[in-house]
This record gives sequence, C-alpha cells and structure tokens, in this order.
Amino acid sequence: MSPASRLVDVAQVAGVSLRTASRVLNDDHRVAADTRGRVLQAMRSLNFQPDAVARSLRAGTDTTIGFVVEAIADPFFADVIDSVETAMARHGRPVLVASTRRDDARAQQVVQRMLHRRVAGLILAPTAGDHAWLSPDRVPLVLIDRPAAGLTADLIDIDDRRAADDAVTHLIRHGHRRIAYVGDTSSIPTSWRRLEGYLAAHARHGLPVADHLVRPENASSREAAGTMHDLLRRAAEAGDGSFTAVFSATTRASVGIVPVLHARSRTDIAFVGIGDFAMAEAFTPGITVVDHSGARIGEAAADRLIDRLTDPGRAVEHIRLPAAIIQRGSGEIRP
Amino acid sequence: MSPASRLVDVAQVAGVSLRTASRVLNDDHRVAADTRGRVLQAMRSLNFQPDAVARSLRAGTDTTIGFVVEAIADPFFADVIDSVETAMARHGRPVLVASTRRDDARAQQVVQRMLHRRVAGLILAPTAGDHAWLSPDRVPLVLIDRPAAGLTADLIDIDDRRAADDAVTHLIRHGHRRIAYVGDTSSIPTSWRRLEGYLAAHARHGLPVADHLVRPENASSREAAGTMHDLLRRAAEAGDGSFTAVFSATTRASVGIVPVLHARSRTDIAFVGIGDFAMAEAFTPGITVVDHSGARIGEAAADRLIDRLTDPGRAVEHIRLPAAIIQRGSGEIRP
DNA sequence: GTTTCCTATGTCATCGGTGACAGGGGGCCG
DNA sequence: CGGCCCCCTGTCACCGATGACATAGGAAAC
Repeated sequence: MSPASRLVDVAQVAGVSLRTASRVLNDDHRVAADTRGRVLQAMRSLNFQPDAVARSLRAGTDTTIGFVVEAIADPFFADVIDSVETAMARHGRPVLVASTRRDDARAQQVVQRMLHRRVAGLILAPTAGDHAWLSPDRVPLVLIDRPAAGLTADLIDIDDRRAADDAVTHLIRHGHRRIAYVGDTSSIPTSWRRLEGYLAAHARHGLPVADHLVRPENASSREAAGTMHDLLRRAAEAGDGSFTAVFSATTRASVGIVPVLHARSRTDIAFVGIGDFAMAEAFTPGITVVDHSGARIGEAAADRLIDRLTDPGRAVEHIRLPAAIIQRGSGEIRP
Repeated sequence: MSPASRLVDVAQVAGVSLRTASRVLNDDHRVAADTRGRVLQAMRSLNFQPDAVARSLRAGTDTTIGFVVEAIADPFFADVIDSVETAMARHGRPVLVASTRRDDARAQQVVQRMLHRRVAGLILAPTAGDHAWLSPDRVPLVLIDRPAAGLTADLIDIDDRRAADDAVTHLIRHGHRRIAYVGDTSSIPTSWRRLEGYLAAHARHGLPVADHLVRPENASSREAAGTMHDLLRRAAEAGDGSFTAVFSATTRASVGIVPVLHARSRTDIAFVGIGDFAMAEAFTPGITVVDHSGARIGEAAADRLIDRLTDPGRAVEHIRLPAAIIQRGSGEIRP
C-alpha cells in the first residue's frame, strides 16, 4: 500500500507551488487554465484525495454533523437517523451518532465530545434535564421531537397535544367513555403534552377522567405490558375499574400493550396509539395509530441544519410536522 | 461564549512550556508532581478540553470508528449500530455511520470518505460487489453479516446455512412436506446460504423441492408480500401448487409475509422466519423465528475491532454467533 | 573533584492543508 | 515611455497538538 498522496506531492508533480495546487483544489478562479489542467492531471495520476482532518484543523470546524438521540435502535429514531444520514450524504457531510440512554450526564458527555471534534452542527433529541450548558451560539443546533429546557434553538416536532387529542377524540366519537391512558415518563415534554391532549379531549366532551385509568411512567415496553395486565386485572375485579378503550401515548408503550391484548384475546377493547410500527396492519383488527413519520422529521431537521450552516444568522424556527390518524380497525371498535 | 481554551493557554497559566502541559495531558510520568498539579489546576480553571482534530492530524489517525451498512433504519442493523455505538462509547470512540442502499458505487464512496477522515477502523456490512478496492491493510476492518468478495478480513456472522436448515427441519419434523421458500436477492452470500440450507434440509429428509415454491429475489417487504399473494393464488388455482408451510429467509420478507397470511386468516399455514422482530409474539399464533441478535453481533464486532486496533498483527478470525429457534406457535402448526 | 547518568523541562519541527500578503509580468492608459 | 492595475503565482505563518532532540541541574559513581 503506497501511503496516501498529499497536496505537496501533487504540486511537485505538476511543477507548481503547494499554494497553487491548493487553489486548484478549492476552485479558486485565479488560476490559469493550463496550470489548472496540469494540477488536475497530477491529482488524478496520484489518486489524490484531500485530508479532511487537516482541512478541519485549519478551518476551525469539521464538516461532520453530530446526531444525538436516546437510543439508536428505537424504530422511530432509527428512521430519523436514516433520513438524516441520507440527506447529509447528499451534501457530502458525514454523520456521527451517539445515544444518551436518557441519561443527562451521558448526553452532556457525548455532546461535549462532539464539540471537541468541532462538528459543524448538531441534531439533538433532548433528554429531560436542563440543557443550559449547551449554548446554541457555540454550534449550529436543531432539536427534534421536543424542546430542551434552557435552550432556544430550531425545533422540529409534531403537535403532540393535538395528536393525542385527535386520537382520544376518535375513540370518543366511536362511543367510548372510559378510555385508559398508558404513556411514558411525563418528565419529557413530548409525553406530558400527550397527556394534556388526552385530558383536553375528555374535557371538551364533558367526560370525567378516572384517575386509575391514567397510567403514565412506563419507561419501557415491558413496563407498559405490566401496566396493561394490571389494568385488565382491576377491571375484572371491580366493576367500576372497567374501560372500553386504550390510548397508548408512545410507540414503545404500544409495542408492549398490543401483545397483551392479543394474548388475552381482548379484541373487544379499542386501541389507538401514537406512532406507527411495523406489522401494525398485520393484526386482526389492524392497529389504528396516529403517525408521525421519522423520515420526514429527519429530512426537515437536516434541511434546517444545512440552512443554518449556510446562513447562521437566521431566526430560530419551530417547525410542526403533521400527524394523521391511520385507521386500521382497532380504533374503530365500538364498546 | 469565550473561545475554547487551548493547551498553550493552560501552559501559560501554569507557568510552564506548551510541551510540559502536553506531557501532563498525556500522563507522561516524567513530570514533577507539583508541576503536574499546577498544570491540572490550570486545565480545570480554564475548562480545557483537548482538540480532537489537532490530535488526529498529528497522530495520523482519528479515534473515530466508521460503520457502513445498507440501511440504518433496518431493524437488524439499527440494533447492530446501537450496540456498536454503546460499546465504542465505553472506549471514548465516536462512531460515524453511513448507508449504502445496496449500491456498490455508493459504498465505495462513503468508505473512501471515511478513509480520508482517517477513521481508526471500519465495521462494514458488505454489498454484493467486489471489494478488492478496499485493502484491509489500509485500515483495521471487521465485516459483519457476510463476507466481502475479494477481501480477507475479520468476519462476524451466523451460520446462515445451518439456521435455514434448522428452521426447515423444524417444519419437516412437524409433518410438512411442501414448504415454500421466500427470500432475498441471492446475489448476497447471506441469502444464498440460506437457500442452500433450505435445500439441504429437504435433501437430507429425502423430500423433493418443488421449483414453483422457491421464491428468492424479494428485495423488499412489499415484494415479499406480493410473492406471498401469488403463492396463495396459485395454490388455490392448482391443487399441485399447494403448500402447508412457509420459510422466510429474512426479516424483511417476514414482515411482508405475516400480514398477508393474517389478512387472509391463513393461520393454518405454518411459518418460520429467520430474524426476530418486534411484536412477533403478539400474533395468534406467535411467530416462530430463528433469531440472530443484532446486539450480540454488534458487540462482537466492536470487541473485535478494538482488539485489532490494540494489536494490528493478529490473525484474521471468523466468528460465528449462535442462532436459535424461538418457538412461538406459527412454526409448530401441523399440516 | 570530575565524570556519568538521569530527571525535569524546554526548543524546534511537523502533521496537511489554507489565510494573509507580496511580487513579477503583461496590458492599457495618459 | 512611465504609471497603474490586474492576473497569476509564490512565500510565510498558522490551526493545536505531539515526536525528536537538547539542556540545565542534581545525584550517583569513581
């Protein structure tokens, strides 16, 4: 393996100075046509490729984009990463990924690491804690999915309150009066907004909310499954603990709940969840969801970040992407 | 925002030379205890963090690891990426991801880009084409999921032939004689080995293979769903086109097939697929699969790469991870 | 007391490019 | 024909760290 050739080698072969070769490399117009030709020829013959690290050092900033989420394997975030990477690849920008596991300290650590790598920009799905340590003037920043406490920056999300309200209203319209809520930790704005939507839909229809049917704080699919078991048990024990429909506030929760309902053959209970998932249409009945496309969010975030890199001065924007109900059957079951 | 402090600033505050500060930073033992103390104190007071780009330039190599797969959003690869990132984070190594969309040219491009960034090592799920352009002496390299044509490097995979053989044998033991094969493009070793396994199981049991039941070349879940529809239609038309079980060679295909079977209420047809997926246990009957854990593969790949970075001279290894049948019902249906 | 050696620290060059600025040479103008 | 300007190219310094090598000063050895 011959060592990678450097720009000096090119310059020498072309018989020009390093600086001139550099100008050709950077499409500087003030280079005579034939000189440019010789340099380009030399580059080809040496199979020259510029060293990104050296350029980054001189430029003071890298071309790489950092992407920080709580879990890469989460289907929603995997979609987002995929579309961000695809969009960034079009601009020749590599993407660094990191996961936080919902741990504030870890989030801070991985972000700091990226900053020391001088990433050109960051896309971040914030954790629950305060993010004042991350000053947005320090690096171009786009948030996804939820705002970050103590941080003003571009944000791409869906209207969580409304998505939940729509889902619950859908169930109410189909005749349900006692609807269980199963959701994620309400320390995250995404989650409490969905809970708000659930409550708002009830209030607007003059329906009371039974406290024992509201079950936030399910951090994993497993916990959600446990909660579902518990809800069913209570409903069986006491007549007044009953419910005819379930609203799941997150995909994670849905993936726990649906198997429980099916394992118990409780297809008499209506179900609507936020977040689509693979195979949702494969059940009988199909699973009705309010979908927010990860791919769309990723694309919007990538576009926004590229814009901000081009023109750092622009005003902070909050982009709301639409979320719509996909009716597949489970949400249209009547009590 | 004060600009990030540099090592010279630290040196100045501590009243030592740049070089001495550098020695402290690198735990060089030949520094007097009190000098070290002053420097560390200065680092803390300036909140100093070394510039990773400058270090990379000087060192000739970056600490970053590159990860290249065909699609980041693929559930299997998302698992792998997640575990690789988690493992690498423990070693303080950032991870760059890139997707190839199964396009050789694109694969070559993203890998070259990573090399120009001087990544410390690469983990690669090869595409179908020839990979001779990527010399393994150029960068520490670990392959996952399948070998690469024209390339000798560490490889982490499962025994695809055997996994398929096991799955099909499982069906045969449950009394099936006519088993359909639905799989992915057979240009990829992963895929044709699974087809081999399917054929081998039949041969060992003295069973003939009906050509019209062997359906490779389903690149997407959608195509697999179409193929399943077609198989069912033919079986309904001609008596001899019938089958009592389906073997799906990839998760992608399974995700297409299962909904079709359930939509048509064909739960009389047995099913076994390679690759587990979310909700597989939620169906009635649950979906029997041969599982190969993406997390395990990612962890093994990360460990292997770290080993190779530590000791570049080691012999190339081929690590086979176990894959085991998870019986959930669909594979235990009798004809 | 001188030589030797070692410890702690410093100076200089370097990694591979790019910014700032200088300067030679030809064309155009007065 | 001198002066001005512009086009093209070159020299030098620098981005932030580390490798190679040098050196002051004291301890150990003779």
